[in-house]
Amino acid sequence: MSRRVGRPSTPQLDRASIGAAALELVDREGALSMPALARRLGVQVSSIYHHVDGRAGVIGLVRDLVTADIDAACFAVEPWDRALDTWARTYRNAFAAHPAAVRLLATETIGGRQNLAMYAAATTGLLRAGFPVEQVMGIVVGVENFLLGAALDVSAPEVPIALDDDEAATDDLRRALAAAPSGPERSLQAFDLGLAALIEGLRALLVAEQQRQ
Amino acid sequence: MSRRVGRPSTPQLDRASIGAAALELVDREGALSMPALARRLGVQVSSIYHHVDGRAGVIGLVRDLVTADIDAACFAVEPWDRALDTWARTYRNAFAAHPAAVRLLATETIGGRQNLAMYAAATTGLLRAGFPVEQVMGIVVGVENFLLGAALDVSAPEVPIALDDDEAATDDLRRALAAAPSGPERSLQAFDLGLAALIEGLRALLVAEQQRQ
DNA sequence: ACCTGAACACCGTTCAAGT
DNA sequence: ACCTGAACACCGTTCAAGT
Repeated sequence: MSRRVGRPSTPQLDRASIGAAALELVDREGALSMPALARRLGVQVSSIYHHVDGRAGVIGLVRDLVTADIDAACFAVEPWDRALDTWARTYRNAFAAHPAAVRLLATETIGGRQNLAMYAAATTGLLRAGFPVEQVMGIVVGVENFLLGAALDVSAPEVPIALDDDEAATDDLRRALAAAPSGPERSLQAFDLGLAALIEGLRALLVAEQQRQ
Repeated sequence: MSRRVGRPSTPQLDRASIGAAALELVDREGALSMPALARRLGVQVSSIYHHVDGRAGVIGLVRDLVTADIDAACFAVEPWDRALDTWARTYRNAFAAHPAAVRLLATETIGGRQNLAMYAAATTGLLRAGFPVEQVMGIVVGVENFLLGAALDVSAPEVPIALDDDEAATDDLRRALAAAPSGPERSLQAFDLGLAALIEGLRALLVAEQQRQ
């Protein structure tokens, strides 16, 4: 029974298994740490550094896994407003499937160049629809701002309807809270309403733009 | 020169100075740690725990400071769409003034009961405008989702226009990036476009609702 | 190339001791 | 009540040593 040391004959680690283990860890524990990840992989912490650029690299792998199911290709085959809707819903679903991962990714998800393919697809779709070139990026990022906020909202704590002793709770707020859906429906309603309003507003913007010409 | 130990005759710390020092620290260093905060306050780390419930408590103080300038009272004096606009802009400005703090607060800002007064004001305004009770909370949260995403976007890295060697960068994307504003204007454009679309979409929703009656 | 184990500098929190 | 200083269990990263 000699201690295993030195390079193994067959590699024990690769980026795919590190990413998968990290996502499982985040889903299960709600947090990511290198020691916990190494434990789950049956390996020393320092081994991970041979395959990935530290914790940030691991988070990158998690991001790729979580965002893999986002459908932006729809912009090539659907009219822009329907494409925006399916893009948005797959975006939300992707993050809603991994609520804890959202917090890990939120602060570095938007605007990174990792989603170039997504931006490219959306850009093409909106340009073809007739939106002005100088506004297309703004529209895409503006919508994504909403999507990221909605993704964070999925795992937000529910506001209790009973706000008995709180001064700030007006009757109007109490009524609105009582009438609002609860559970998973709460964040879904906010998402649906916001998305519908955004698309409707963009439709109006497009009409106004086309009449100017 | 005896070592200062034991309770001081006059307290050296209070919640207000802790919060102010924490926000300064975040603004200057981009991160918050208890040791750095203690150093800045000229005090031992453990002293902070006598006034605040740990790191989470410090973050709460930072949140209160950052969000203090958000104007939700406008809902009481302006028509709903103008109120939504000023609420949104003061919201964005509040976070834009402390870009690093956004990352610290993003994962626990929305839906918390700390902003009850804000929710109350918005709720009253939207109810009076004629939005249906069961949708008012959803609308407020939906808009706030966008606002938080936009706040995160303020400090997002700029996508470089030069994407020479990248396969995913289509010509359409290159054109859109080249035509889009850069610098601080980039995130502001995304905010303006998204907010205008949201408000316009909600206007349409309200009209449809009023015609149903 | 790839894994180990030790080392380093950090972190948040607790708590007895002091006034 | 309020501050100290030490202690604890954690964390991310580096690096020489081994095959």
